[in-house]
Amino acid sequence: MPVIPNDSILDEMESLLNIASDFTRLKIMYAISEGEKSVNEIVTEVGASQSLVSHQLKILRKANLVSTRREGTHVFYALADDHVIALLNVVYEHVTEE
Amino acid sequence: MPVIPNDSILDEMESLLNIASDFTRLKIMYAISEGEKSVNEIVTEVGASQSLVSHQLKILRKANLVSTRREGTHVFYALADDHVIALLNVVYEHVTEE
DNA sequence: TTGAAATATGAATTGATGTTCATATAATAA
DNA sequence: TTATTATATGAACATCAATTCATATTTCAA
Repeated sequence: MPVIPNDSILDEMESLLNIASDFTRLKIMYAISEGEKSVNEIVTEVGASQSLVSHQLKILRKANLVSTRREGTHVFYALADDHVIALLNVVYEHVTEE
Repeated sequence: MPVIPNDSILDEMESLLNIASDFTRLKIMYAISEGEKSVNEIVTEVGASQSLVSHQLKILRKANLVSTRREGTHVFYALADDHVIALLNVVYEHVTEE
């Protein structure tokens, strides 16, 4: 008996995994894993160009993986929910164990 | 204080997520999630071409996400360990909840 | 309103990858 | 050996996505 989820769920799973499977975006997610940060802070911590970070933040935003808050000229980003961290943890453990 | 893992770990995480983030490979992993199956059984259950399934199995093999056992003309594939299922579960729940 | 700082975006480029098609290899039976 | 079934593989194509560069937008202060 197949336990394969239906195609639309698999599509969503594929999308989420696709978004998570990028070096820069992984760094960004970790950078804000302990609390919100401004774009500039993220740029500094991640060590990528401002343009690249902004592009990738847009992708994370579109996927609802991060939330946004504007304060003057600064925009603060935070992880949308705990699922993201759970995902990062599972992957991290798979990679570091054994 | 940054908690970003070092680059080599992030590289491995990116690789694992990349491999998981494919429609066909997701289907294959689910198809063998309850026990080993031959390539033919996987082809039938996944509903993709034999060539495509074989190509994707090779990718899963190379990443050590599946194990292989030959029996005559048949080759049986199984998930390599429980981390894979844990990953699928986290992603599935993120997608289906709310 | 001019300027500066912070952030976002569009275009272009380059490299990676999923899929198909045709064919090759492996194993067994007749 | 020949035929048949099961599986693997190489080449070609077509699509997509990460990055860079240049520039636009937003916000506020002077």
